[in-house]
Amino acid sequence: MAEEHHPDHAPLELENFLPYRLSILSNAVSQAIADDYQRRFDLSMTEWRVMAVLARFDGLSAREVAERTLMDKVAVSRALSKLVETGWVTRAIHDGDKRRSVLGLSEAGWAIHEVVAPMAREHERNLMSKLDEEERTWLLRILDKLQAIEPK
Amino acid sequence: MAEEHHPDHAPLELENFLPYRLSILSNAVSQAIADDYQRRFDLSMTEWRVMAVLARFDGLSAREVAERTLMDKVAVSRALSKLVETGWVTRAIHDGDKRRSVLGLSEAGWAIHEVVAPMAREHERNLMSKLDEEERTWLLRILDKLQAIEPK
DNA sequence: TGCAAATGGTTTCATATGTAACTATAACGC
DNA sequence: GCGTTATAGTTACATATGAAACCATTTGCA
Repeated sequence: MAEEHHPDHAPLELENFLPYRLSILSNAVSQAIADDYQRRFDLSMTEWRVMAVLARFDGLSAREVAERTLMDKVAVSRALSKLVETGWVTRAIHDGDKRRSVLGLSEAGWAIHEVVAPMAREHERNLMSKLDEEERTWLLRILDKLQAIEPK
Repeated sequence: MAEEHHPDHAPLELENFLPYRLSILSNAVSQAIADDYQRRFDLSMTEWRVMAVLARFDGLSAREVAERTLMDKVAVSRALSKLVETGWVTRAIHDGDKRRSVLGLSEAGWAIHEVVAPMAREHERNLMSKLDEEERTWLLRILDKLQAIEPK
């Protein structure tokens, strides 16, 4: 019954259309951060996400990285081949299963992480600072609810 | 002073990192809708956005479409050339300025719009229905605040 | 065992996207 | 008027992305 003033056949107002708004906001935020580490380390967003996951979970396989980042395995494979080549990620073969790789950050990889993680957090803090405490709380709660559904 | 339990150098928890969460949510939502009209009309997201804007504002130029959709002019140009070819958008030349095009939906374009706009709204409603009234209000308010800043 | 099916990962190919260069026209300054 | 600069839009190129085919290995099971 909501939205009587928006008959279904009327032209869509993009700027009030929630999915569109989310998309614009999300792209602006992520891109701002990515531009930052891209410029400084020539690191793509997918590559950074792989590194972030490996910083938390050492020894994952590529498939597990894909699961945790919600990226597809091809993207992960490509990111890894670049990260291994630049020497930020180490890759060994699982003993007991020669298909599986065993991944981790190298020393150099950790050094990058030490710079990028705070930078990312700073962007996040900056974004959150536009909201007051009450809004922040609601936002997190709302995200929880929406995300509980969507990732079917 | 927030987030003391997240020292800056600690590994980033992607699943609690706001930009990442926004990105995942936004992609899931937009993709679900796009899959829908893509399958039925072989319409890409950029193409649909162009059509949605032309449904509201008849006679825009390509540049104006780009402004309103926040897409870059190349993307718009490509979308338009396909839409004009399929006959869903009409393109004339502005009299008085031969560089400028004058765009609008064709009959067939309107027919597509009549199907896709309600479908999009239905997805949006469905998403919003996961929230209660209070949460919906906060969400819109929060988006307003965040968007007032980001699109620098 | 041994062979079909499943799994981890990479490669290939087709498509999408962004940046820069380009074309045509219009606006501006003298 | 006329050369310079700006603007609308397209094209070209380089890179990113996704789907499907592929290879190697492992698992399931007769």
